[in-house]
Amino acid sequence: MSRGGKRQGAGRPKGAGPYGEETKPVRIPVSQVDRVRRFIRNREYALPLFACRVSAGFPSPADDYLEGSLDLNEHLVREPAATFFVRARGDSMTGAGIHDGDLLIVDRSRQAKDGSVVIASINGELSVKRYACSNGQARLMPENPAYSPIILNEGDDARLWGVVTSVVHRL
Amino acid sequence: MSRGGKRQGAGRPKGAGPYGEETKPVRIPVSQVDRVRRFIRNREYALPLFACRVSAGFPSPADDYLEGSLDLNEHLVREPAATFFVRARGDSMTGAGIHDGDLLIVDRSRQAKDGSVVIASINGELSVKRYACSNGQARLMPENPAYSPIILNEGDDARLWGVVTSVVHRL
DNA sequence: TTTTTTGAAATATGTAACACTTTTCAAAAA
DNA sequence: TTTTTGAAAAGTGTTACATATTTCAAAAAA
Repeated sequence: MSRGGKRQGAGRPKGAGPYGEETKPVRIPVSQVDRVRRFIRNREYALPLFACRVSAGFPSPADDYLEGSLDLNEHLVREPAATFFVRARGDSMTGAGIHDGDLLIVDRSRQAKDGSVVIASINGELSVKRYACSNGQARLMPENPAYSPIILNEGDDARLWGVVTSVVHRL
Repeated sequence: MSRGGKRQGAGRPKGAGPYGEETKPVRIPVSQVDRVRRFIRNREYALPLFACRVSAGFPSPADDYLEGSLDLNEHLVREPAATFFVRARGDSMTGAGIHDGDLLIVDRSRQAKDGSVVIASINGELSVKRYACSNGQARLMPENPAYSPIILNEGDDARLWGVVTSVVHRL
């Protein structure tokens, strides 16, 4: 027996899927499918960034206080292929805002400038130093009085591995 | 004229695409297509994390020094739907590793515990404070001697907006 | 009349299929 | 021996389709 027939407003409404939006097929490398699905499904990583010191109520996404939306990966990693992470040990770089256990984001493609914080290997040991360059002389400055600056000469067993672009401190 | 015919080894080799891997179509919400394409194409955000203080040469992905790979979004944001960013202003929280201009990652779904760093609105002004809870009394402690602790009473114009889980300090 | 059941309608979704592009290499031509 | 050529094999974006899900008015039941 027939129930109904053509009628307006029947059927599943548009945008009733989990995304509330139309979808389209995109080719994804098989190994990345799960990560992309997580990225899409569970996660919305373009999160709101608010300007601080608001005087009125709490800023909501509809507010003018919204500075924009931010994706941490895109914000903090300019060259993914040349970027790696290391965890800092010790308190010798607190002057640069680096504390014990902090995660350092290191870009190997960036050129160290005077004042850059860099990852350097000195005598085979990796460490964080501030790079100083003046009077044609390059030095590695620990921000710890217990150590003295290291002057870089040709042939030294010292090498810069990358520039620290950001420090992530967990509370 | 015919050139060739069936022969082994002819044709484009498998895995010769930009991903070096097979792909398959996955449905993506139209508004996210571009972000996903960037995520897939240009970017590989699961970046290597190295253990510091290596004694030998520079750690490479093949090394034992590799602690694992890390995605900043997944690592730093547990509840994307409840997370937002604010930028810190002023130097009143350096004791907690928060410096002027730092990006704060705030989770609204997390319960403030004694010692948590929280975002609170006090008299309509948003600020960062350390939450203290003892003897059944809750207080907001600025890490700045110029301000005094705020004791939270019922009916106060003070509200906790979320717990600061991480601080991102750019160099 | 009111409530419950039902199935056609409309959309969502994963994937096969396609049209087209790109790459490769052995055979043909030079 | 070197260069040209085109069929073969695989990559890629999109359409198409089979199936699943959701909705609601009409039919049936109470």
